[in-house]
Amino acid sequence: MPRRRDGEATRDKILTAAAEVFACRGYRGGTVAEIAAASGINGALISYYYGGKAELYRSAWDFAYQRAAGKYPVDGGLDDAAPAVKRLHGIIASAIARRSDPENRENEIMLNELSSPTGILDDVHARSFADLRRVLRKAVGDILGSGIAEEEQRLAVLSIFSMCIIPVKQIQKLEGNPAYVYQPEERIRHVYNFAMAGLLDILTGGVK
Amino acid sequence: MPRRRDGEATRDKILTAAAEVFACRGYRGGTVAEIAAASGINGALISYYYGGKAELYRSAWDFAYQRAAGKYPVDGGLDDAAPAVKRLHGIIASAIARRSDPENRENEIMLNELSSPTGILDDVHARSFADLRRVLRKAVGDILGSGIAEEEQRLAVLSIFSMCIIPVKQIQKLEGNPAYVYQPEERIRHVYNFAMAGLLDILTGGVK
DNA sequence: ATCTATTTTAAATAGTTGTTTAAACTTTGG
DNA sequence: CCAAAGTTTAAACAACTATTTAAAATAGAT
Repeated sequence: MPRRRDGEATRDKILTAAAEVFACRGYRGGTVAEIAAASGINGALISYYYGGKAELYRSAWDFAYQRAAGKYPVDGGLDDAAPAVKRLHGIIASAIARRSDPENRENEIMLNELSSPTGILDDVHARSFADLRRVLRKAVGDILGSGIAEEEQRLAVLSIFSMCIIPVKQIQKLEGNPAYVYQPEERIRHVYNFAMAGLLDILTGGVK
Repeated sequence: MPRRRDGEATRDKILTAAAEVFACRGYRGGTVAEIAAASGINGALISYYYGGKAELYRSAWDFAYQRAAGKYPVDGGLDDAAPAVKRLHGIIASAIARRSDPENRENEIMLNELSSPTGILDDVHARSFADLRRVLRKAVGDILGSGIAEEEQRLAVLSIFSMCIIPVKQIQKLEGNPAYVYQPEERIRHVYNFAMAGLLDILTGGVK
């Protein structure tokens, strides 16, 4: 047992600041000096506690990911026994809520990794996206059934997936109108209806 | 008139390499040394021709943007006189084709700007996204009519928008299956049908 | 109160970055 | 062929980066 344990508080401060800085500036853009300033600690402590910037990045992502995954389960909290349409709703609701949470830095870090991968998270960062696609694939498959071509099912999953992961906040920042903000609940309802209409259209052979 | 004009070829080589490097590594991650190596020129020429890295970045984006906007017009090549559903199809087709073109670096640069803005393109980089949303807003508005609430129309535009701009290539790179690739034509057809089904669902009051 | 493991600090370090400099080289009009 | 405008190069430069080092400070058990 360690004689002192005030280092734990320091580790947490670093982790929180690092997640925020890396989310905003990316891995290469976020400096250890900036993280040190944001957390009010000496930069040397980053090497002391985390060995280096790369390992801190990895820890910060894991920190953000664990928190988000616990708060917003990718399956929406419904198991495989639930009806497929209920599952689909749960998945969409959880995904959108997860990406609407202003305290969740996981989204922004993932977006950075997507646009310019660092290689540091190569073994893990696909998880967040892959998990969502997997459960979506299952729910959509159960709704459409085996009568619909694999290709069409893939496309449907991709479309619903894209509505779930779009970074609304960042896109809205580009627009001139910051007054308007999307209400997550409204958007969940809309995306679910939109998706169900699309799936139903596929099932009934499309608009002729 | 300049006595020599072989500098123009050098400028082009730099611009092409810069667009590629910035697209893959982002502004902060892409070094002038890397751009110099990729274009086979001396790094000092970047300062000589473009004044510095920031101005080169701006030029590279403009280079990529102009090319993409010319090749894939945001309105799909149809003017306001065309029927709204035809326009919607044209917009979707052009947007997806634009983002499926492997030679087009504009997408990746925009994605980087979205996730960690540099401030260098603040006055222009919203254009690409904003243009797409504007024409989508018009087409969706004409299809739904004034009987549908503004909020609902916004949500529909956002959903269609998200299906158009999702970075398929990057996401697929994360997946374990690189064998499968989406055919742009198939995806255009699917997204159009999916979108139309969603809009129709809104028009008819939704699935009761 | 003292001792010691632990934590924090300031300074030094080595490497990388973008940029400047000054000289060498090349094209091209005369 | 000449000369000058334009182009390219290698080296030097200053600023910034992450990391290491060694000393100082601190908390907490004895």
